[in-house]
Amino acid sequence: MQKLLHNLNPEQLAAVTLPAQSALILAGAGSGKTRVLTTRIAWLIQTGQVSPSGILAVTFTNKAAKEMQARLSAMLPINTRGMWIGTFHGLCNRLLRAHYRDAALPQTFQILDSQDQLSAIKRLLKANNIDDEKYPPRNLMYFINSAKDQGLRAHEVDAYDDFNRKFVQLYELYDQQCQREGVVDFAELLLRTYELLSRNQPLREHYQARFSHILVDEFQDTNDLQYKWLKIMAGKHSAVFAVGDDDQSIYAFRGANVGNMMAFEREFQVQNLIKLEQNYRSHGHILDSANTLIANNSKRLGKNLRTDAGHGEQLRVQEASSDLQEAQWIIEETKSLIAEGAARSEIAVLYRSNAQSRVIEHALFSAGIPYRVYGGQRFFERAEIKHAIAYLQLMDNPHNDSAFLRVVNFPTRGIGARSLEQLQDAARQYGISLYAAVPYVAGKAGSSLGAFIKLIEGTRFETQNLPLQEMVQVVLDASGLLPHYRNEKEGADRIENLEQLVSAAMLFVSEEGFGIDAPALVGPPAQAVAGAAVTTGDGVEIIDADAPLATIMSPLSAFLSHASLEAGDNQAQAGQDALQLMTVHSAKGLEFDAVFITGLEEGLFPHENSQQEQGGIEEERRLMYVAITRAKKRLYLSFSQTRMLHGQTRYNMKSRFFDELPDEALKWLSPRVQQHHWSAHTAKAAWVDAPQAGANAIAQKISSKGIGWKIGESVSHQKFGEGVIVNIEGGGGNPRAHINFGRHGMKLLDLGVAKLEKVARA
DNA sequence: GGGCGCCAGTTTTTT
DNA sequence: ACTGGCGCCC
Repeated sequence: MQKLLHNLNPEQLAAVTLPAQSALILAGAGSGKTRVLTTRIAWLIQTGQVSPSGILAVTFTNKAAKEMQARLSAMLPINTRGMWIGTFHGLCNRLLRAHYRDAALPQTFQILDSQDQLSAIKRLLKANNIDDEKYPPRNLMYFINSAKDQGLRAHEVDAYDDFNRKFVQLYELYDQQCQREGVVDFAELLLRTYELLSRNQPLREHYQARFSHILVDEFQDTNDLQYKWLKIMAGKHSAVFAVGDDDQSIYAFRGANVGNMMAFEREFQVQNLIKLEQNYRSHGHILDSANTLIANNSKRLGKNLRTDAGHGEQLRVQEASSDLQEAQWIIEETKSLIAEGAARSEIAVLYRSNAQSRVIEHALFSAGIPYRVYGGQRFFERAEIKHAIAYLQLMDNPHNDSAFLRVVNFPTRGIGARSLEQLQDAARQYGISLYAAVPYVAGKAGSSLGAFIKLIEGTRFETQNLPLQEMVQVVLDASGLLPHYRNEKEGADRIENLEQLVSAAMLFVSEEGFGIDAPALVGPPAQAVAGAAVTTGDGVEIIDADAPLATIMSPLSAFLSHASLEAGDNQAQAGQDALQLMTVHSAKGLEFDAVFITGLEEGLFPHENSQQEQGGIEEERRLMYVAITRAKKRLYLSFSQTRMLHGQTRYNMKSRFFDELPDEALKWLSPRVQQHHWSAHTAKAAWVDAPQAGANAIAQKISSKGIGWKIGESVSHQKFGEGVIVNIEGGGGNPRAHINFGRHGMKLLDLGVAKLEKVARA
């Protein structure tokens, strides 16, 4: 016990040892949040207040769940794999597998990832002759997901006009289609579980009684449905330990509702609100900057980080003349950091949007500095892997039409659009799946489709006694995938990936406790399930969805869930010591000795689209707060006068966030550049990219006449503040300039009338 | 059925 | 500037 609690600061200790009541822990960046969460679990178990089976710990990402499990294993002499620690979706999957009948799902229901969901929606629109120009599939998908994320079924959605009524109707049809096919999307996993518990009293009471302690990580990221889910899981008596940071709420765009923190405080009668404000990560100037910046937000729960680390270095600010020069500057600074002995993996380059990485990557590549970009394509999202998975899905659940369509003619086997149309007509007519409709298709189409069915069923028969990894190997060959890619010139990488799928299957069965000999298609023996049966007070027998997975599903079903729920590494391969490149969003939760925050310009960061959104600027500010608090020792901030975006040169102003940082924490590396001389790059860009060369000729003439305004120049206006001249038009007596005033927008001002001043440069 | 060419879109992302 | 998706043509 002593050992468990030693080295906790007073707030952390208080949080860990709170009585069994609901509590809200406001955990600032770098305040030891994960440590508190895991130590709390360990403490509850070690003091005998709860057994491991009485704990439910929920996270958002698999990575966080794994880390929690690993840390807990290190603290306690128990096997944590059987514990209910997981993501919302992973835990729902487990519950729905165990209670598939009560949830009205087939035992082998399959999970659609976002790609699958979109293609399912496109298929739905086609089947119903809906104009996808008028009702774009992506918009419909967003509509359906946000309804589900609020816990709303189609009939519960308010439709206030014809357009929305159509969406509601399509939502309803979409759910019917999913049900027919035996598939669920991500949001459905949660909604279905929520509905299962709200309708099934014995089940609800069973789990409510079982989980006396529920712990939630990153609570500020919960959406409305997740909050409802937690409420129903908790019931009246469970203690919910919610850990979060309202200042790091950066996912409103995908439905996260920070308001859940306030609602939680109220609805769970939180007596214990503990703030973890001691920061163990960043030096003083970095922390001061973060605090000063975030103080500009209203509607905060209120929190101020402090450190014992001393001021440390100032933040180094660089104004670049172009995005290319910004990249070059990053190279120079990186080189000197490395020369000072910094590890490349301890240096991160952050940007607001992915498009910004290209220029930086290019520069790093030329300079021969190894780097790693986060956010690439993930293993289970690769086309060849999705194809292989589709064959496996058909063997487990032939009514998955998405899987059917993906591979029915891949590799090509003479089944064209014509045949598929016939098949789809038949399926529609009888209200059955494509697979089931094959016997209704006559002629040549019917026979080639029949051959496909034979392929699936033959492979299923052939592999029925084989363990998963061997089944996968057989499927790769029998499906023709491996032969296909062997014949392809650029197929080598794909073959390598497919072979990795076999290893992934092998690893999966051994890690999840299936045993490497267990037949892939065979579910748990009846006794094993019966062994987990629980009888409630009402005498209702309930099969408890207890871990491990092997007790509730077959290796194949489990592996297919795993493929959907855990798409694999989102980051480039680890290994070599490399510079870390990522968006600010993906940097959340990480820390580095040195951090570059790049592209700090109005329109980019804060992003222009956030201007229109309710609370958008505050979210951008929280994003900036997240970015700043990633740095331990050194922080670089940069912005550029010009930037290539969507094939056009943009002239941005420096970000308003600079005005929100404490002067004493900033060290300006570049005296702001005198713009009276055009740098070669700027001049060239302006000439080449201007809509009409004439405008520039005029601008040139005007300036040569002594009026002196030039494109790219910074000016100041009494009302609009600082701006950048983006273009000049109309020579003669009436020259006018397009000026980007950042947050005040683009203005067209008459240069003869407007009172503009040149911005004095240091 | 595959390949080429045009057009639209282009903030952030996990499950 | 680039990409991905779709449609048309061979």
